[in-house]
Amino acid sequence: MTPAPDERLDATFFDRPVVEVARDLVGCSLYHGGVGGIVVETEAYHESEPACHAYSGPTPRARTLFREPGVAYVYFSYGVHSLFNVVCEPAGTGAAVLIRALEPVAGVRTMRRRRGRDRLTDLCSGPGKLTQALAIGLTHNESTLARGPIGIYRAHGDLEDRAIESSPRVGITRATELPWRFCLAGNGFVSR
DNA sequence: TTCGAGATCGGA
DNA sequence: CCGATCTCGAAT
Repeated sequence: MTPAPDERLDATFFDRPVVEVARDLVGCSLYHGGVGGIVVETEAYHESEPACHAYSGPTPRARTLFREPGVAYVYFSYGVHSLFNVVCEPAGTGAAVLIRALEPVAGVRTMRRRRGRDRLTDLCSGPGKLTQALAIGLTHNESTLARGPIGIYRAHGDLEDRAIESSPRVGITRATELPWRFCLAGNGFVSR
């Protein structure tokens, strides 16, 4: 079951500093239709640092990043995987949170079918895996999370600060010193 | 980033 | 021996 509509995050949530949003998204839920789970790993990207696609300005590829907060940014990586991000900060500023892993909650059979594997920890434990499990693709680029087919839903209770760990981002070659990756501590569904 | 193939490791 | 773990290349 998809969470209640009034729990859906809108532009207000995303119109804040991207690092703050990345931390606060841990514990929220990402759904596409009846399929989704709890966000357990995120990374922040900002136009001011060279690991961000927006670093070189609004090029054709990065154009979406400069749109209004709460818009989906989906791009194709390694010619194989779609990676799902949420645009943050005011329109005109290039910033986004990459969703890197989910703990599967709903539609697990569907996820297993789409992924072609059984183990729960293999379904959404990486940015390319979760888009496959949730059937998120390039067609969802620029969709509006507040009302489009893909939605993010508010976390239930407050998470203790210490339950969220920050560390350097993975899979990048520049600005590797920034601790802009956020994980739910001790959760077994984060990427490797 | 992800996957599978092939190599290697290590317990029994 | 068998599974678990690693390393490497390929997919655009």
